[in-house]
Amino acid sequence: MKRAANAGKKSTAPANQLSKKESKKKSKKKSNKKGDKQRAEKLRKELNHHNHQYHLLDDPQISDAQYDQLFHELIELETTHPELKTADSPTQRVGAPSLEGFEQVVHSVPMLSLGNVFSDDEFHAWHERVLDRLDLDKESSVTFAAEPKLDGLAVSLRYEKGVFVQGATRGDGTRGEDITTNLRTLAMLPLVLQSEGASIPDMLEVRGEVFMDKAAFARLNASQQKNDKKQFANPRNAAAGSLRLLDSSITASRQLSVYIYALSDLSENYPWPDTQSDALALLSDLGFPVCGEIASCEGAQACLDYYQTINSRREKLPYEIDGIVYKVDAIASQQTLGFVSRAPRWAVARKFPAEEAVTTLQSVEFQVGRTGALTPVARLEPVNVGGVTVSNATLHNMDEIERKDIRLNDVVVIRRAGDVIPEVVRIASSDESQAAGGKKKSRGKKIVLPASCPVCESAVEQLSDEAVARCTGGMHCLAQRKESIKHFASRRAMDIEGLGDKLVEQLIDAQIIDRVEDLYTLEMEALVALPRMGEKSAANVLAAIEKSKQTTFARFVFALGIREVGETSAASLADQFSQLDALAVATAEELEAINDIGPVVTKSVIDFFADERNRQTLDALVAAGINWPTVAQDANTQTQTLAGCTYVITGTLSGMTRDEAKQALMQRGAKVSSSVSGKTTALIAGEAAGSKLAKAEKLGVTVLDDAALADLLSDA
DNA sequence: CAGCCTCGAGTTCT
DNA sequence: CTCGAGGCTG
Repeated sequence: MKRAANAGKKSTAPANQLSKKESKKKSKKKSNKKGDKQRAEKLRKELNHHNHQYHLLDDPQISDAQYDQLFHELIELETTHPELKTADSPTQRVGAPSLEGFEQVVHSVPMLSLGNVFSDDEFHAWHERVLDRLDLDKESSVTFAAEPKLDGLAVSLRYEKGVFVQGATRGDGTRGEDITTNLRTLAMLPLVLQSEGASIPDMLEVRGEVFMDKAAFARLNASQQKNDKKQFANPRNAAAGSLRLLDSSITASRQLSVYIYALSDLSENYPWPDTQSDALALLSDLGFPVCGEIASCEGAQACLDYYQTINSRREKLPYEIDGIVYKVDAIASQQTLGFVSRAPRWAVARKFPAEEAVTTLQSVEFQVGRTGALTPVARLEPVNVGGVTVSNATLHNMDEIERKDIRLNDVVVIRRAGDVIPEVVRIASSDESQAAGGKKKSRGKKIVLPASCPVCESAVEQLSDEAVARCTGGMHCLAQRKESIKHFASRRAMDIEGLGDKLVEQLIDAQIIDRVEDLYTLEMEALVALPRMGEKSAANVLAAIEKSKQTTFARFVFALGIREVGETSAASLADQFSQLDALAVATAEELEAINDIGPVVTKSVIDFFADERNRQTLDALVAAGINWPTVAQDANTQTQTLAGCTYVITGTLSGMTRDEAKQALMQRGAKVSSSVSGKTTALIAGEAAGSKLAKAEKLGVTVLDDAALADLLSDA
């Protein structure tokens, strides 16, 4: 058989090298019988060959039992003669457990993320930008390599002289974790490369997606349930969990799959393929598993057609996918296009619409926020949407409920907006409702806005021109008091570490505190009396409260929770007045003169300081010793290199948090805003940038990555 | 006065 | 992240 002969020839060289090296090391010990060594080599060759036949070509030539017999013979040989073990041995697919976590690996070529498009229009916009940058007119037809975007984990695999030597997770794109041992257990992953046509490169690195197919996922969850273990929410989580196990024999039992989708690095003397399609053909020839759905699309329309085709077959595919990836096929064009931030300009992911689910609206509760806003929240029959169980969803306000005509006990369609926050989309059609097991029956009761606050029973008022209804109880309302204290302690306000939602609720319920100023007279004994609060945690909380006394005026103003005054307005106010006394007596004219402060905000500020109870709070806080530097530290002020620039920050930056980046930019005179518009100087996009990146690209706003940000900041 | 640019406020689950 | 609404600009 041609393939067998080939396979044997190709895999012999590296296998020999390794075993020679190993036997040299152990040469002091009793020498191996030559026969054992040859037998082990032969077994390895055969097993690797049969593996390939079975998993990749789907053409087994021996029975499973025969395979097992050969496999066990090899294990036995290797156990009695450990020096015969080689890295490419099939027995290493079930590797020895590594004890202490995973080593870090720096990727020789960074693992990038992908831009997303969510509609045909967005795809066309991306396509036009590609043509534009390639200096082609709008009618030109570019070839794209299209493939389903598997919902799994990206890995990087390195082969030296045809032998798999290292596999790593994506991590932050620059460095990942070494999961070589676990990857060896994947039956589809070739440990040794073989080829009919091409020669084997000295070194190559490929990228692929490790995933768990639907059947394996179902089996795994069934067995988890049987053994009273935790179920996995979705195949991706299951795959991720399985790859990060320290005991790779468990990984082996999880039946993970892998498809290779890109060539990322190649020894210098080896010719690079001209196109992505050629690269995949080469990889497939070398023995890598490649997804069978991959297609070549000429022009934009073919791409959209491919999307529809795959989408219609999505349910029937044996694995979960969350979209389609398009890559400009010609490598030369890819190089012309280059990268924005951490994503290639020459590739994009077309995401499927957010997954929807049908469930029943059991009841509606009205939550009371810090400002008294009553928000209707839907209590739902728990349902799995895109891998998480959702049981609550916001209904925003009464207008929303009426517009969607939602009533109690309705069967509703929900989805996770932006794949995060659950929302009720609409009432399910009768078809959808029946498919979900709902019975056809008369409509339930309408949802009505309560006349009084569900917490404090004060009157609820809704101004005719506003969407939100509010409890009028003010600080008499327990809910508003709780929320205002949570706000005061929150990270962006007074930043009292350890004083979270839970603790605030406990303190108020136990009537230990009532208003924010009471935090500063808290005593150890009172704290320790709370459940699950020892002396140690209590001391930590007290220390955090003490520490919070040293703050900035802007934080303090924000922490007060004045209606309409958020972080930005608080900073403007603090800037303008710098002293509490001055702010407290500010006139309407003075306030309105400040940028972005108009009549509405002005009224809120004046009302706040006019309130007798608020003045008491302020006095108490000052008396407790809350203080801030009175003069802005001019000494620290950087040169205003970025004056007049407006930046928006999104995604996860490496090396600094978004907050730190914001501070650094503002110190240099830049404005940092929260939404991208035509006026934005540049968007600073870290990892996993979402809709803002898409908007910036649409508006033609410059996109910078965190390396460019570092340049910006160093150019002082 | 309309339309754009921002900010504020509220929300879910791991 | 998204919606609603305040504030500014043309």
